[in-house]
Amino acid sequence: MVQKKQNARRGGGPAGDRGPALKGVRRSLQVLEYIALNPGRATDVAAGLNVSWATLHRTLSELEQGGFVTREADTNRYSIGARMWFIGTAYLASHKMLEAARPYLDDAAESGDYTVQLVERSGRLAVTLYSYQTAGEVITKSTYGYHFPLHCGSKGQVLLAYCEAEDIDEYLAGKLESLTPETITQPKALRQRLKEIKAQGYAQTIGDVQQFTGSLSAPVFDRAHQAVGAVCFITKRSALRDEAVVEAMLETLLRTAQSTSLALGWRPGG
Amino acid sequence: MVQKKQNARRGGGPAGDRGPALKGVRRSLQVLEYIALNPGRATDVAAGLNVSWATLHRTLSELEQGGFVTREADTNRYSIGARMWFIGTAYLASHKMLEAARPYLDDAAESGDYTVQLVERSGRLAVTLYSYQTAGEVITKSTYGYHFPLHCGSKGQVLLAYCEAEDIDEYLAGKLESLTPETITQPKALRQRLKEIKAQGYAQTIGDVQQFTGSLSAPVFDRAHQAVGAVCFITKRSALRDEAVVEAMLETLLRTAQSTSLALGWRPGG
DNA sequence: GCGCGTTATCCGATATACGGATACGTTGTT
DNA sequence: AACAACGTATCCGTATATCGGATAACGCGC
Repeated sequence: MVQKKQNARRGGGPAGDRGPALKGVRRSLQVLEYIALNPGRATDVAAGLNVSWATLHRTLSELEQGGFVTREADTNRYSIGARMWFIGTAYLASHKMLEAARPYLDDAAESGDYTVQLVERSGRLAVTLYSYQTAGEVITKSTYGYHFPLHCGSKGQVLLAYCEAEDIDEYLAGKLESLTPETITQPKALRQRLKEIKAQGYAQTIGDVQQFTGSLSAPVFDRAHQAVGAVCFITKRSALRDEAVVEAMLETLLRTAQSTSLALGWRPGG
Repeated sequence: MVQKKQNARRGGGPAGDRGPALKGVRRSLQVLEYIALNPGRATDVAAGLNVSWATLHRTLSELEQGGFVTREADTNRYSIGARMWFIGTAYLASHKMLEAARPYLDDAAESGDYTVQLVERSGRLAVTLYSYQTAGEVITKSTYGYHFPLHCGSKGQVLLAYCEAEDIDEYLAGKLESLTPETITQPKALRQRLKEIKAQGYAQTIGDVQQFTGSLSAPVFDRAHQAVGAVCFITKRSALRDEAVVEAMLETLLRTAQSTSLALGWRPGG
């Protein structure tokens, strides 16, 4: 009865791949993430993930039935569903950094005419945890749902600058797309910038995410002196030409970031 | 080797249950949702979902490895992970109602000292899509990550009031928990309220979500005259005692909601 | 009307996930 | 401190749920 069971570490290879896992689960979440990044037709997803059509169809049907993805009735295009938003928001409810930062972000938002964000790293992207948009001044793409690669914008660069060296290497080895003509995409130039950023303790970029905006960002540390996030101020490009404005923003920025770090248990010094 | 394969529509029963589905996928998402609602220890999740421990362990491990849930290192408590937030936010990026509402919400936020929200229904809950918090006036629990049952608060009640009759029946048949002593939990009383709300076109509640706050909400309609969401203003309980304040809020509220409806293609009448 | 691109469903074989049992680690209690 | 009790991790045979090729329906443009 008990045949060989060839499962255990298929002989030969140095056990590169750990045997089978929860395949369906993994795939379904890959599908979700793929759709989050590029909503579209079922076949495109199948192609993008190299999954047989039949399998993908089953997966999508299941996800749709649960309300995790939505299918536009007429065009058959899929996008993320409401239930996912519901689950995702739960992330914020138990987020220590956000909780620690909120009062300071509030203060900062009041003290100037710019968008205030708290961001953190997730994979190759900088994701926005919270965004205080000063009403009346709508800066597109600076809210939830828009996430940018780490090499773009001051927020991403700050997060990247304080990563482990090997993390940086790995990141720079990947594709560095450019969002505007001003995006830095040369690994070498980026390394230089990251070094500067770490030396001065904050980052400033202009027009490398959107042509008409610029931003300042500073890192937030936890008690283990790990950079766990960043505070970011975004404003119109023109505003950053005024030295005095920049200086005022910078002061508030650094104060905000440091207050948050302190609230997280970080203490100055080695 | 090939035994009968009794799978195909096991004879006898009138096919009450449609055969097996993507079991693992469904379970893993149930687990995610469960953790979103009550983050905690693994065994509790297993108990709450009636899943064998071994299975749950595998599921959680897989989810954790992918960054979909996080495990607090020391206490072994699970909560939703960053990657879920990332996926969830993609929901907003392609949300027509939100896009339509945003400018009007901005205006509304500027015109008064209260929190402005856009909410929609998801299952038995009212979920917040966007929240403009007037800085300096922190009203706890009025942001993302906190979602309330439909029978609590003006926003939920509005959403519920405009549901199909059978949806309301189904909802009221479920458990109606009470968040404060002032929460209405009697189905009969609720039906009465819903009727009133639909008659006057908006809802007001005080202290039924949090003792010290109150809110006003109005529905948003799409081109098919379906209520697809609601605009909600939240403020301190005391502020709502002033007739003039309420009247001003109400005017802004109704204007905001209607503008959004119009932007979605809704037209008066018919 | 015809053909292409996309979506939906079938079905048998087999790899995959299930869950009881067992072993390990950690926390709280007398 | 030592025990007890609970929570967590892992093993393994078996049944079964999942895979994917093939085929059928669909819709759209020409």
